[in-house]
Amino acid sequence: MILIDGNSLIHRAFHAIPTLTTSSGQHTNAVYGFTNMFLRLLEDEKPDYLAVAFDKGRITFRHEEYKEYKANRAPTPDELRSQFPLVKEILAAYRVPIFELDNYEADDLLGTLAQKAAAEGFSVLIVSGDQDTLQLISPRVKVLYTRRGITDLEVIDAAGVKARLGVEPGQVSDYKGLVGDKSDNIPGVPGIGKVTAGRLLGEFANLEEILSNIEGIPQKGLRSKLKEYRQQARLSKNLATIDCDTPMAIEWEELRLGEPDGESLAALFRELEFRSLLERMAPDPGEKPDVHYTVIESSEELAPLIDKIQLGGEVGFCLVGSGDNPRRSDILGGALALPGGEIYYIPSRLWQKVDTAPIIKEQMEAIFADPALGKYTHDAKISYQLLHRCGIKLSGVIFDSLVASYLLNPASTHSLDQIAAAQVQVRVPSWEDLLGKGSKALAPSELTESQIAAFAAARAGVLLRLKETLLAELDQLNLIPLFNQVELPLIEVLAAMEEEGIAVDIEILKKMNTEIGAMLQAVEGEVYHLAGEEFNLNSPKQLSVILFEKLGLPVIKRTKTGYSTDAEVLDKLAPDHPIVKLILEYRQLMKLKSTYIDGLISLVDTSTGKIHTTFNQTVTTTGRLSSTEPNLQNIPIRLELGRRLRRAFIPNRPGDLILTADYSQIELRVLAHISQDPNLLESFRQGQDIHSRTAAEVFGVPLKDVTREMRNRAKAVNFGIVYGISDYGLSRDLDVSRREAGEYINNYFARYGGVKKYMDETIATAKERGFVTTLMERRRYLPDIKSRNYTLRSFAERTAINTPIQGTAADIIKVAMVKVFGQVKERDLDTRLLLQVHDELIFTVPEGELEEVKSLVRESMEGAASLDVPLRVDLKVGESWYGVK
DNA sequence: GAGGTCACG
DNA sequence: ACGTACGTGACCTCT
Repeated sequence: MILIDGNSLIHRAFHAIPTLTTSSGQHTNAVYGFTNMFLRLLEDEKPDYLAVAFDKGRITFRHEEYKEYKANRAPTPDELRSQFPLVKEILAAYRVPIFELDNYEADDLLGTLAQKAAAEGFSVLIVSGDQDTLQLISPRVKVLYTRRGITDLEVIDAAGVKARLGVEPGQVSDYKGLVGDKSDNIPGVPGIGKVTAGRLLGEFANLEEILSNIEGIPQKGLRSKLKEYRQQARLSKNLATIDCDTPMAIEWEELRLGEPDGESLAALFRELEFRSLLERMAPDPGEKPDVHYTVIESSEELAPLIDKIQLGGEVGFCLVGSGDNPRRSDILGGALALPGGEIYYIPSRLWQKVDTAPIIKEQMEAIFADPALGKYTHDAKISYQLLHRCGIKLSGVIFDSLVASYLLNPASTHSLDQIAAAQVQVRVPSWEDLLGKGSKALAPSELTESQIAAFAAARAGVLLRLKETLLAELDQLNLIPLFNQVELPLIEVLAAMEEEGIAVDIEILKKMNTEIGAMLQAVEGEVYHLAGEEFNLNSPKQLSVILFEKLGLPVIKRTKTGYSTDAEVLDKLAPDHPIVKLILEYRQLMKLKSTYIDGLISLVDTSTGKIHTTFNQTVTTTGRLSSTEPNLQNIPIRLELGRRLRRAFIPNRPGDLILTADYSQIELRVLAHISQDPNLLESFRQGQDIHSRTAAEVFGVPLKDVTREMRNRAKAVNFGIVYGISDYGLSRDLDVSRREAGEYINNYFARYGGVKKYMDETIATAKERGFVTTLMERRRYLPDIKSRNYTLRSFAERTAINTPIQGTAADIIKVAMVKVFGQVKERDLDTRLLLQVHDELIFTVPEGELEEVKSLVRESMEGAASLDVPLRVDLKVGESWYGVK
């Protein structure tokens, strides 16, 4: 039988495990530590019976005797207090009885239980980090003592007590009577420590024996101390004595360990975001249950299956492509999971026939192209593209577990195996399980058919349950409209944009490469000449040696590992040595060459002459998209040399033009809307130049007297506001003193009180609720917002301010994309949406469609949300992305 | 794989 | 005294 001192263990866990919170900010380190420890006890000790005792309240019968008992204890911090009920819920889910009783401490309950259990013949192990419990040790009772943390454990028996305290278990309370206990505020006898107490209790059986033989004690000092503190010693002993006669009814059978309540436990672990524990609950990877599926061999077998699917009205599916780019991959196999639970597998040979056998294509279309047949999958964008490649249009996608999971918590990753383990405790194979990882990873085409079938079947099989739980959670967070009306329709838009790609004039890139290559060589040579030696200019470490050691330039800033040589530092060093400017120039040229010229050239699809980026819908924490391979959202524009790259991005067809449509000041307009600041609202309603207006307000001059310099500074202030301004950040950006930056901020807030109020209120509600939201209820959790670590907390506060602004702008442009895409399709235009760059959409437009498309795009974008200020879009047209005006 | 740097909104 | 602007991705070096 294991008897656990709940309070002791929870405290241990709290101090041993570093801060751990759920995404909503609930502290969980103590619960986590306790639960792990509990599970280890079950595994290591395999008890038949188990109970946990808790203190109840702070006041016990001991306080009647001595009101200072434990008076030195600091109050339980809130972070810990809130975890007690959670531990109790977990114990309830394990169906473990909890004992607690008014006026008694956990020790007393443990003592009573242990003594009675021993009398019944149980062999008892008490788990505690409280020294007092050592007095409970007997031939049948041992203590599992937590030495340090929660993993360093020691079983203590009578010999162990003797070794540790120098007394028998039965003398522990007498020992405490003499020595006292600082942690419980038990005084004992001043001047008596471990050694003296051990000697006295070696000679005498207990405290009373000692006290009645005081005169026989040879040391005079000790004798007088014992006389003087006789009563205090008795009191101390009483306080330290565990009451093994607590009034409590015990039914041993209730302590018998049974099966836990799996569902409650899983629900709790989910709520607490204990992913590892949830996964531990799911069967071991080795014992992944075999998913049963039926292989469809022919068109004849497909026919009745289609009838069945149509009857059910919906189906989950998982396609496996031959490589990692779905736009260049063939379908190697696909599993279909019916609502009834049956799973069917359509092998590669059938997919290959889609091109040649019209009947099979029709059958596939009956499933995938029917908008009335609801389909769900994980990462639908890939499926759109895989199916498009074999000429099948995907339609009727009603759910995507990847995107759903992202909306629930944009801060985490969302592989299907992770989601399945966390949401429904089902193990499904991951891509890594299937292919291996690192350099040894296989391509899907190297696998056997049955490997692919088992993989796809298992993944398809879990989708229905995921759809149900994820939709329920989305509903709870009011995310259904965002999911159904924006994110889900956006998947198809992104799939189409990626497939369309953007045409590139590779000759322009090559020409630039030659020019920049020559400039680079020249600059490089000059740098080596000025440095007096050759070195690797791309190595900040080697560059540091040259700049700061050889040339003796002052160190402006340090990095984690050495001296910083970034552009900000080099700008400051530029007047000190001619080499610095050249290094800056080198860096600029090198960046252009490696990332934007060589990098882009290598990613041009040689068959089409286009670049096809990948838009990721589920990585950013704010709701923005991101773009990879290549990232087309960071093509240079600020410096002319880099900007020229945009000349290489040209319309997709001869006779087309590039149209760009960017939202004007969307983030500040969003801020005006959500803060309802009168000044900001007025500026936008009157169509003023927002930075000039801000300059007029901040510098207290009439609008007409705002200088260029004032406007530039105000512009920086406006950016800062959106980022969650700090005087430090602004001072660095403007290169003015912190004090001056601070004054700008104060002036700003004096004139824009609504913005200040928004910031304060946003931070306050974020602290209260643990998250912030956007216009469309997109949510971001901020677990650090209550941190006592200044840096972490400040960061969370700035995030709390920035995310609703950046995220709402992201919501709006996503709505616009869906609208524009729908309009282009409805009007059967040849215009194509090519790129999105956060507040900007880029199209290829046939000249003849230009006027129609311009107004269509403007209306869709400006009407994507109705804010309390107008949304404005600037349209530009040109022969290339560079030439738009 | 981490760290530094730099391109974009 | 602390140590910071918000959100990304790619390339290079170094370990």
